Amino acid sequence: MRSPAELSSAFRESGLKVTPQRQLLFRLLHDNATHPTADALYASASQQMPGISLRTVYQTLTDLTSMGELQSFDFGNGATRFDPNVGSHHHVVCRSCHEVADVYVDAAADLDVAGLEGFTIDRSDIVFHGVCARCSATPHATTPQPTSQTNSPTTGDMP
Amino acid sequence: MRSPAELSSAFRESGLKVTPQRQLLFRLLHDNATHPTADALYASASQQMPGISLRTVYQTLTDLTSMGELQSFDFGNGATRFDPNVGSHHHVVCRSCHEVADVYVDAAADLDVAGLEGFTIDRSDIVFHGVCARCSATPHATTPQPTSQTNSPTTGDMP
DNA sequence: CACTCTATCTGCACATGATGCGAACACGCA
DNA sequence: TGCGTGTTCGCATCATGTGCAGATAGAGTG
Ligand SMILES: [Mn+2]
Ligand SMILES: [Mn+2]
Ligand SMILES: [Zn+2]
Ligand SMILES: [Zn+2]
Repeated sequence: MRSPAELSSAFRESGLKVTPQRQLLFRLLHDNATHPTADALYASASQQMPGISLRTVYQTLTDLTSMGELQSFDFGNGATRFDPNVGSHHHVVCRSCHEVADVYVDAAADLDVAGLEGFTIDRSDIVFHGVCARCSATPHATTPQPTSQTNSPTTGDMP
Repeated sequence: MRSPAELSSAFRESGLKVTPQRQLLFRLLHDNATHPTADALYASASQQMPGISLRTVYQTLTDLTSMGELQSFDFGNGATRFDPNVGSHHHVVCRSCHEVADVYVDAAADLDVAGLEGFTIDRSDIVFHGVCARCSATPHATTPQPTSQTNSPTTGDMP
């Protein structure tokens, strides 16, 4: 998604208003690679703006998504994840702490696919499920951290 | 998943009981390629067995899944989908009627992937999103049908 | 067949994520 | 400063699932 300043201009030019709540969410989402849930954003926002409504967070996320500034994903862990990275990419999800990281897949266009007869495809998502480095070390890790990229390139096989 | 007869034997041999409710669900799920939701199964089951509880349907689905007889998928349409096809395969989902069809992808193991550093992968799911043949013809189709495979091989590009 | 031990079924409460609604509020502009 | 419409917020409501406990009924045993 675009920068907070760019979004503010775009909003005003579209007749939409630039409220403090929206500006805060613009900042919280910009360059945010954690794929946060609405609730996580609400928690962060509440620290800087006590009294902000969860309803407003949902509303703003829905608006930004329909404007194409955000992507939303459901990885089956209960809550929708929002992603300011609207470029084409894929994801890996930790089965233990539910951390989500971006994955870039090359040459995916060459896949030999059977079963799409009759369908007009406009989007393809690949989701890798596994265990992150931190959870591998600490079997019972729970709290996901903002970001962290570690070593040990364990590229699992692709069924 | 295995046939109703095989499942009945397996259940009894494991000390589990073979109830009419379970037998009905065995039949409803066997060779079922529609990727039904718990609610859809409950609707079907209720016709043949009025009074069956939705709770029992959920319970049985959970049991069969943890026994490896079913796979469950969440395509982000609100309800979990259950799949008696436990072999390795992928899916295409209609954005309009939410119909789900199986997709078989070859050579997926050769993908050039960046971003999995630190993760130990044990499963990879590819989901194609698009519009099915029926919804392409009837712009406002709603009710998904059991199965149907049509022509016009529109293999969309893979981002 | 009758008995007994348990697994199972069912109804209801509860949890969670998300949306619908309307009155109070405030951004943006004259 | 005042106005009008878009926003915010709180609360009700919906949807999918799960926890719980008493009633029910498989399936061996005598
Ligand atoms: Mn991403
Ligand atoms: Mn399938
Ligand atoms: Zn983890
Ligand atoms: Zn369709």
